Amino acid sequence: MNQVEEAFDRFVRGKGLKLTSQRKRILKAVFQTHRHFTAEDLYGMLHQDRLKISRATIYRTLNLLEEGKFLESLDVGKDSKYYEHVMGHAHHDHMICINCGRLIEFRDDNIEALQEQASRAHGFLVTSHSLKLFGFCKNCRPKG
Amino acid sequence: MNQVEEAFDRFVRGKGLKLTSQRKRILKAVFQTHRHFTAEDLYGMLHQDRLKISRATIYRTLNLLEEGKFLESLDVGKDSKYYEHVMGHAHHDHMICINCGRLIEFRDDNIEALQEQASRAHGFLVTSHSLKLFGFCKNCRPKG
DNA sequence: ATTGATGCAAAAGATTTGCAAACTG
DNA sequence: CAGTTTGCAAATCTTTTGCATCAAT
Repeated sequence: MNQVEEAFDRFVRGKGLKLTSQRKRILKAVFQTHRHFTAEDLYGMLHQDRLKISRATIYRTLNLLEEGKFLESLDVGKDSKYYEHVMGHAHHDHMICINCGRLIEFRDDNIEALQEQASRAHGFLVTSHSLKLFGFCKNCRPKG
Repeated sequence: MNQVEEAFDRFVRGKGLKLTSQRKRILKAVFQTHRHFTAEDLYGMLHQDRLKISRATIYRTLNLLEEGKFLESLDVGKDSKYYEHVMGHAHHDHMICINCGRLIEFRDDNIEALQEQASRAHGFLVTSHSLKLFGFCKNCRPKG
């Protein structure tokens, strides 16, 4: 059992919940993928592996994983939420190509520091943040 | 007719569309409010003024207003979208209190500049962005 | 007169929920 | 065995859409 699985085990038990086979399978699938995915994507991935898990369980588990900070959700302007696993990964922000949908991850410590500073000026205590840059990626930008 | 109404008139006609009474009323309501609102809020506001406009028309007009950059939509993590009018207002970002839901607007030119810089480094051309800081506002933050 | 817009109700898409049956600790 | 969780289907919520009628140019 790896680090993430151990942490999940502790998290689940700590809440007085049970570690079911569905939860284990969902956790594994989520951390196996290195892409951003929707609940429906996950449903598809699991069923491709011949694992029949209901959408209800997927949604419930996704919420659980988000609550435990194993996952983070990301709104890219489309109808449904995108998820990405965060455990063991450094925080980052996103550039989102409005033409092809490509997601680019980036990180800038100076921006992070300035956010903190702006918050303090308003007496605000930041617990998390989301920065999204919308535009055209290298491949889609107008040439010239 | 004020500036915004004129601009809307030009925008609508420019697209070969018609300036209906519903569109005028919605525009007025949207710019009268200085709060963030959902489609449903707007529906309620209009009906309080005894103006019966269908939800379908509200949604259609909200999309039109967003397309014309009269409005901007904001996802605060809840189910439905929040809107705010932008015409004649400077760009700003938001702090969102996860306890009371309060929205605080702020602006930091240094952050904006760093975003541009980060984008260039990735060959990305930014057309718009969204920065949200989640946390506790002055009234809700744990004292100590 | 034309062409676009409205309102209604139905449809759609994502997510949640009630409940009986199945599983975990 | 008690208490959770699952799967199903039905329900919910927000937003979109088809269509007949109505209004703007």
